[in-house]
Amino acid sequence: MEEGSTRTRRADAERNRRRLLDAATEMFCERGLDVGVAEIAQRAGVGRGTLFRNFPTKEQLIAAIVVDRMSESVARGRAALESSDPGEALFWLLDQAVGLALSDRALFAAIGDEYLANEEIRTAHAELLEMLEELVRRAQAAGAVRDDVSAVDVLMMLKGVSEVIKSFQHVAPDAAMRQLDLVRAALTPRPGAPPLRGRRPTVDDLAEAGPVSPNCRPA
Amino acid sequence: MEEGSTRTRRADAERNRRRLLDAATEMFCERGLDVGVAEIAQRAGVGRGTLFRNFPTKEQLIAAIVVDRMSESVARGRAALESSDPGEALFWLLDQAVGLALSDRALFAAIGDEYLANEEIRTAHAELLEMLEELVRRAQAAGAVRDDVSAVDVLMMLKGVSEVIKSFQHVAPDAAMRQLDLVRAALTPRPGAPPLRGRRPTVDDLAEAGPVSPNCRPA
DNA sequence: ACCTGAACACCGTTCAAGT
DNA sequence: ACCTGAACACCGTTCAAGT
Repeated sequence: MEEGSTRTRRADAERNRRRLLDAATEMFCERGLDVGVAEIAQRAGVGRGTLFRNFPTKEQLIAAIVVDRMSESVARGRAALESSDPGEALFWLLDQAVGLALSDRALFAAIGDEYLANEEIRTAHAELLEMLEELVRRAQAAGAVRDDVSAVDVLMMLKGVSEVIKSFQHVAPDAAMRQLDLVRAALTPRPGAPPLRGRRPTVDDLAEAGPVSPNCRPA
Repeated sequence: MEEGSTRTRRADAERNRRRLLDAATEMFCERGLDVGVAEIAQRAGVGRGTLFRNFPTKEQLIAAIVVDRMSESVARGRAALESSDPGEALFWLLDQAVGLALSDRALFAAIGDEYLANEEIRTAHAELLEMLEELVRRAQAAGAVRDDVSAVDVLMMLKGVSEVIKSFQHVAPDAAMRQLDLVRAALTPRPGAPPLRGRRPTVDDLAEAGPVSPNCRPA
């Protein structure tokens, strides 16, 4: 019965973990990222210590939620890969992603900045990029997207729009739609347009992420 | 001599204020926004209490610095208004602004989100928008920018790029240049292109800012 | 094994006491 | 008038004691 008892134990622990994730997701959404861990633990019906047993740090609790959300996006994107119109598929995904950012504002606030240093988030990020790369490649083959952009360029535009609509909540979602239209205009091939400057950023460029250090303007 | 003595007092206080701002700017740049107020006060050579006499809150200290930076941008933009090529003037300003965001990352992190609720920042923001509006109008009159975008649309794109390069530090500044090229492509008029959806966001739409509340996805 | 909550460390903010 | 630093409140994190 040793295995059985272990499984029972695990079930308890697993249930606590889920409860914590659910409580945290809900409270972060309702009141932003600075709700206290004490309150989260209380809402989940466990002690503070249990929270820190599952997520050694508040940041890692947030990361776990963000990873969940990103996985959903990747799944949606993989589905879009089946589409017969790759251009529309790409722009549809961008719409979806921005919609997600609109509805989970607090969480997306966390993705930026230092959180990229987080191991789990980086893994999820890599998966997302891989999918996006394929989607962009097909859209380019179909002539719906200019050839000189890379998936990283597209991801940056997407993230830019996602971030900015957080700060312009009062004009969104109308403005978000317009920003997406502008992204589309930027990505649409145009004969005779000047090519993008610089080197196409690749996935590998991102791999060497590491924590971002603040910096100063030169004196 | 009462006035004289008051002025002497004020000079002391003013000097302390400047020292605090300088110390804070430097330390935020070097080590990010979470340096402690105690350390800032120490570096400025004053007591903690003096810091809070000048800036009732750490947030307001940050806001004061941000306002300084925004004023610089506005000044630059006003200068650009004199240019004989309004289109180039606009794109030049966007380049400058993104460069600023690149070199003062920590500070721009603060501009977003809740900080828009800050009174001083909103005033500076309004000035910036007024200037940008004039710049966009002239660029449109010169045929360098599509007619269906508003200054708010442009500001949002600018802010989007500024935000996103913070998170992609390792591919910047090359990627930043490319993002600016894409913004330019999006703004350049193109015959036969579909117009932007929705209503053109105006300055007044932003006026009713207020603190942003976090929100949830519908169940 | 896993859980709990008292205790700790840290940091923004206040305020009584100085000059 | 302005400054100072001890004291307070708050919150993330740890850990000895329970089951």
